[in-house]
Amino acid sequence: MELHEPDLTAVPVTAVLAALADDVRLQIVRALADGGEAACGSFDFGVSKATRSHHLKVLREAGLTRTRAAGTSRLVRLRRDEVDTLYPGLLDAVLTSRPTA
Amino acid sequence: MELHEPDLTAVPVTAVLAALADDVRLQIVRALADGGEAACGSFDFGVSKATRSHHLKVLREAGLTRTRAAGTSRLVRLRRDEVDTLYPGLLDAVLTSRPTA
DNA sequence: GGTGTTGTTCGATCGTTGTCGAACAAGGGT
DNA sequence: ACCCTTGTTCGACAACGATCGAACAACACC
Repeated sequence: MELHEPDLTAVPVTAVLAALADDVRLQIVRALADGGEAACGSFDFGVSKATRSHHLKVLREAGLTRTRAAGTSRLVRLRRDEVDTLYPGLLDAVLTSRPTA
Repeated sequence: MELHEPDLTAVPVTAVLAALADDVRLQIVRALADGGEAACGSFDFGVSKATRSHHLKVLREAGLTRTRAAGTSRLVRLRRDEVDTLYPGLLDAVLTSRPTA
């Protein structure tokens, strides 16, 4: 399986913002904010696994996450350093905002 | 005319991000980044005035801009301080990104 | 009052996207 | 080999949103 993980600089800002402008995806990003890895299945936010897979794809193709295979699972992690370098303050601003605002 | 300018804290983060996740609106925000006021008509980015009015409404209702009447015109300005207080780094991150990325 | 300028609103269209179930693929375990 | 778990992909559907032209409203100015 080809994992499409673009260079962040190649992703339009609007695409990055659009990727973050969704409740489910924001919850995923929040869950990854500690820098750790998590399996796709660990993000159970009341959506089907098809939908979850879709959201993870959006985040990945926006250059926000990296994914690696581990057995039958896939481990996802936030590309925190790269995002912070290109958009300093963006993740902090989004992550420190109270959930379900 | 009732101008709907919500308290920023009452706007979901996703709505703020969604408001910024559009090329036309991002151009508007960039044009207002210097802190000045501008008439709606000054944002001529190749869209009709109906579309422009729609985008300004989205920005206003996301709590990102304020609008005041001035004759037949309406002057728009960015709510920079408030946004920076609630989402420090967000506007900077977005505004310093190279346009047409 | 009439005309022109500036914006907003309405209705319609059309592409995008969030959502699901079902089918499929790849591994691990017994 | 078989099955179960984990994800992805494929249609389909519904909701949303960007866009436009046209109609309307508010104001200024002559």
